[in-house]
Amino acid sequence: MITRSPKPRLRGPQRRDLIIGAALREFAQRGYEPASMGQIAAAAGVSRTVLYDHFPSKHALFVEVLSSEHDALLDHLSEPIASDAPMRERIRATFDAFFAFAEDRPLAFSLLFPDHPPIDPAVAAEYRKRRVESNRLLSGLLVADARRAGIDTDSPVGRAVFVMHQEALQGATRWWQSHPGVQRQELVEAAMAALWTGLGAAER
Amino acid sequence: MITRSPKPRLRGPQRRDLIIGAALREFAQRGYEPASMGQIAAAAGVSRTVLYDHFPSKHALFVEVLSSEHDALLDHLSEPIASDAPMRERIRATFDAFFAFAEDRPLAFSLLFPDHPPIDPAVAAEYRKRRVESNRLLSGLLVADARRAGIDTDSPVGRAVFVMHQEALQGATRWWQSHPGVQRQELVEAAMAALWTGLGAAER
DNA sequence: GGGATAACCGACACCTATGTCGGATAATAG
DNA sequence: CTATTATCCGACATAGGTGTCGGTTATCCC
Repeated sequence: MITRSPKPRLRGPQRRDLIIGAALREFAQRGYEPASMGQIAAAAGVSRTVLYDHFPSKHALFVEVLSSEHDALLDHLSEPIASDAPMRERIRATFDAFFAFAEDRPLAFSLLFPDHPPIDPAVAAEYRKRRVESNRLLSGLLVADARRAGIDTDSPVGRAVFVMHQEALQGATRWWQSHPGVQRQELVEAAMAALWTGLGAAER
Repeated sequence: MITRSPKPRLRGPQRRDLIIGAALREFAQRGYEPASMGQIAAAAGVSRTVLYDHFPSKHALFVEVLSSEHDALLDHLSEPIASDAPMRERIRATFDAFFAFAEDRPLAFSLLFPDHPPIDPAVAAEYRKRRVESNRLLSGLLVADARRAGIDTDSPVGRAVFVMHQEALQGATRWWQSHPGVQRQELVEAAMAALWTGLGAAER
């Protein structure tokens, strides 16, 4: 009787891709420190030491995954920002694109904007490095619009406003991920109400 | 020769207070998991096992600290919210009170709104329990104002707006803690620009 | 002054990580 | 069919963490 229990061996690249996929799942759902190499290995259907045949360390594996997903985000956001639609629609389209990215690739979003940011300083530095890159992209969009809204982007006030916009969007998306019934359209509406219209509209 | 190197023994309550103070520092600056009982003990000038003479576990010590600081936050915020000033000034005063709390008690703020939220499920539950409590308080303030601003607080859109406001304020305060040169007044101005005026003011 | 009590601590047991090393074995090439 | 190579893994070393236990000793009360 020929039992098929011994699983076939994969070639290097295929196994590598499996590991990267499993690592994305684990890192995204648990965070850098809580995700263990053992869990990733198990999810990839392989023993723990095999990971070290493909990546020299947990850090290196994480950077591989992070880079790839971060590039995907920049690709996704560059279109609506480059548009020359009127300001209101351009802002709305950017909000929508951000939420759409989280909807299409929830794991990528959870990895890039984690519930539990990494504590390891070297890994935190990887995040910072890429965050300033994407911030430069977003600033390109917002600098002219902010000026029209009477905000000096170089002043502390302007920077604080920028931070608030980012945190609001990221936080709302994290909230969305635990409230799956909500439509993306509703999120966009909420973002416009909170950040475009403003509370002061009640008085006007 | 009488060497004073042997340190005097403290009575229970004094040592307990020292431990709580050290625990606040460590938990606030590092987060629950990264802060170790060893570091807390060293900061309290005592051996690690002494902590277990006063608290049955790391979890219990943390809950003690968290409860105390959370109560302080509620005390601090209840005044401006209860005010009957016009809406704009009441909102501004609440923003200011939140930032003032972070300015007066930075450790308390870092503990309550941590850079690295706890991963341990039991500790995360402690946060959730208290977060819903303070959310009820804030909702009391906002429900009438939100209605005037045309937001239904029971709808998904209304809840998302609420989340965005919270995340914006918390995120801005975390940013502020790493940019100490900024005045509180500027933070308040930024919060009003971002959440009261809104980006749409450029068109009006 | 002389217990009794409370404060304090060193050593231990246990757990879960990461990363290394040498060997076993399936897959492939000749 | 055989030899080589690439894939895979068990066992180990190391390093941190929490929590326990028993003993030591300063301090207080009578």
